[in-house]
Amino acid sequence: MVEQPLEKIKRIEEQFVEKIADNMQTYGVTATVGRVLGIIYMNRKPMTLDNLSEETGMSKTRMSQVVREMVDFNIAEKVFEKGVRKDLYSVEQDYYQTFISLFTSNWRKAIQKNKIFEKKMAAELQALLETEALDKDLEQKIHILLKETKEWHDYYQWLAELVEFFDSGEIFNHVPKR
Amino acid sequence: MVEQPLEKIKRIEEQFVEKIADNMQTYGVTATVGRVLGIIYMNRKPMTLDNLSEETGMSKTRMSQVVREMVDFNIAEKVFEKGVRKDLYSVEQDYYQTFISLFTSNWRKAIQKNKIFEKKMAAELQALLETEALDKDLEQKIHILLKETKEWHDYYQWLAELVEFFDSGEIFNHVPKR
DNA sequence: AAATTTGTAAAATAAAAAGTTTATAAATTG
DNA sequence: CAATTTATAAACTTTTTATTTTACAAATTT
Repeated sequence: MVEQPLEKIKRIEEQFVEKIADNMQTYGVTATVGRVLGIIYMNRKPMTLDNLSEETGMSKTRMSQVVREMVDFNIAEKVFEKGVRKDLYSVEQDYYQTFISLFTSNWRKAIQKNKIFEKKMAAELQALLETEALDKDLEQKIHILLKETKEWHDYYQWLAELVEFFDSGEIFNHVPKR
Repeated sequence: MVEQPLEKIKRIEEQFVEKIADNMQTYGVTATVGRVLGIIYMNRKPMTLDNLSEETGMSKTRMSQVVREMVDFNIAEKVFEKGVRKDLYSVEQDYYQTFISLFTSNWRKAIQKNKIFEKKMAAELQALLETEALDKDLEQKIHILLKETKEWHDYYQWLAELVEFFDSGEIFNHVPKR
């Protein structure tokens, strides 16, 4: 029995979706997030949790979790359509913007956590330097760690600027869209 | 019992290492890779698998696996020291370079896989278009997917250029090191 | 207001990833 | 060249993460 063209097209679409899912690890999210992204993308129209559950063969609860994650990452949004009671979700259609959303979400999270850490370390080291009677060797060690903290801070500052460089679209002035 | 300064310094160093480990997920590698990176970094001198096993409390086999991964990612290298029989590993000391190495390794891998995929899809679609007797609607669908493949290709082309932009250091001309 | 639908916590289970143990080959030493 | 050390594959175990099931509250319909 020869495969019908329509079947074949469907299979090709599925392969696209699977490839997106497969790549998603690199973007910092799970394959399932990628799969759902791909499914809604290929569908060209917003979808409900039930639709997604149907398409993926996963539970509706899981779809709820995945979709929430996607909204957090700014790659999906809830849309309203009059007469439709269920929640509808659409996804970012632009590849470049999807890259940027995931890149910036991930790094912003990391940068945020580091700000807190940085401050704590600098304070602990400063306190240690001031309160105790230290021999030269120990004092030296503390100064090295303080310098390390400074370098760390500068690097995370750079990362923050890098995130801005992407988020603002400035990157496209230097690596132009194709 | 009051904590001795030396103990405290050691504890602070450990906190640095733990923070590196913690962040590493964002860089696309496991926490253990981050931990080992941090330990060698803080040590300022190359270390052996036995050293690392000792420091992490993990098996030597695991250290072997981790170190290999790090070498693959270009963030560690085997170094020779005369008179030392065991393998010695040193790590990249520059934060910026470490970022770039991990960023480029991860994306290059993804880009590579996509090149193969892309070609396959384009060929399948082209074949489908040529061999079968298709109605207008189906033909339309295929053309849409071919366009999709083209956009996909362009986007991955852009990613490849982005990787180059980082790897060449060009990025620092626009987001300067701090 | 009773019955149904919808979305999502919380707890339980399944699947995947990380890590260890055992075994072995290659290199080194006495 | 036998004995020891080193690194790592292969098989197994543990831990973590992903997913499902159960349960329930809020919204909607009848």
